[in-house]
Amino acid sequence: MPEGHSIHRLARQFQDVFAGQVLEVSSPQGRFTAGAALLDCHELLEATAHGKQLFLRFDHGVLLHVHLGLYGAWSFGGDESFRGASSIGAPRRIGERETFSQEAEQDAGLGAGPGAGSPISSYAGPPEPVGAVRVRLVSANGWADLRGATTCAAITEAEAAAVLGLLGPDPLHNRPGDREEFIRRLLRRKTAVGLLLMDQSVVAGIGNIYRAEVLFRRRVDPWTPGSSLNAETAGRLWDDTVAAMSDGVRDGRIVTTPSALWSGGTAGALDGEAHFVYKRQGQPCRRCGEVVGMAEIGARKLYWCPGCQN
DNA sequence: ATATTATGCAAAT
DNA sequence: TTTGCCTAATATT
Repeated sequence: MPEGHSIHRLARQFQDVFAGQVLEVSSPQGRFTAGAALLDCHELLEATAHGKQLFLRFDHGVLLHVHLGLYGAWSFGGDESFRGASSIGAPRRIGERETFSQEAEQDAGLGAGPGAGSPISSYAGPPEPVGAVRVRLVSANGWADLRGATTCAAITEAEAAAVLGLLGPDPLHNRPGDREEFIRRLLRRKTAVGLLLMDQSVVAGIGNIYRAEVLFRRRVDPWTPGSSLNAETAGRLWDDTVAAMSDGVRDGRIVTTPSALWSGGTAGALDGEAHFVYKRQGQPCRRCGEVVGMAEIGARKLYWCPGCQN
């Protein structure tokens, strides 16, 4: 269940362990057989992320486009060199499903695994697929399995450009002009800012946790219409989103309660102290003591502090 | 052990 | 507006 920070970590992981290598691509589950055939035996040039979209670009102009949706997940495994190159390391991170197989080390060096004899694999090979593996990538040193994704497609550069064209700026890129573009897209809509932050065409990568936490940190009432915000407030929302999500990329989990923002706590180190308002409805606000509220808005649960955010 | 829930989105209705 | 995705952490029995 990833927000943008997880996808950027995954892009970095694919870049680190697979870029520059020819990959075997298959669909053990069978639902992506045709797409896998289009990508099989080609070199991965680069892996990139924009918001929650992941793109793996291959050497013949075809891309693998993946969106994990609510419960999609990648898992990885491989030999020692593969592990050494991985930026997603064991033990697995709390709150994310970027799992790194503990079995991989055992598989390596056993000699006669299921994948032995494959033209590319030089290690014992990936394990038998467990569950519904939509797509499996295999290099000489490791493998990656995708399960449960909403989107998994082999697309052209033009189709990838079309996907990107529907998205707002990504705080994790924070490119020149992105901040101003975010402000423009926020202020021209009458929709509640709590909904706009979840709108991927306004800003790409924010999910339900960052939505709630960033609005709390900036003391913005989620029901304020975008058009009622001033540019300064909107700009500071962008800046804090950049900061919070960058922390998420670094930590591999969402912790929005650093000690600098919360003198009474332990910097989110303890379970249950990682957030200010997310899933804390009915409990006292960590900042003002008011009871944290929750409401369903746009089919998702919105959490906020009525005392701080008005 | 079993049930519920969810960091999301698109397709179907 | 509802369903599918078919995972995996958390809650409940």
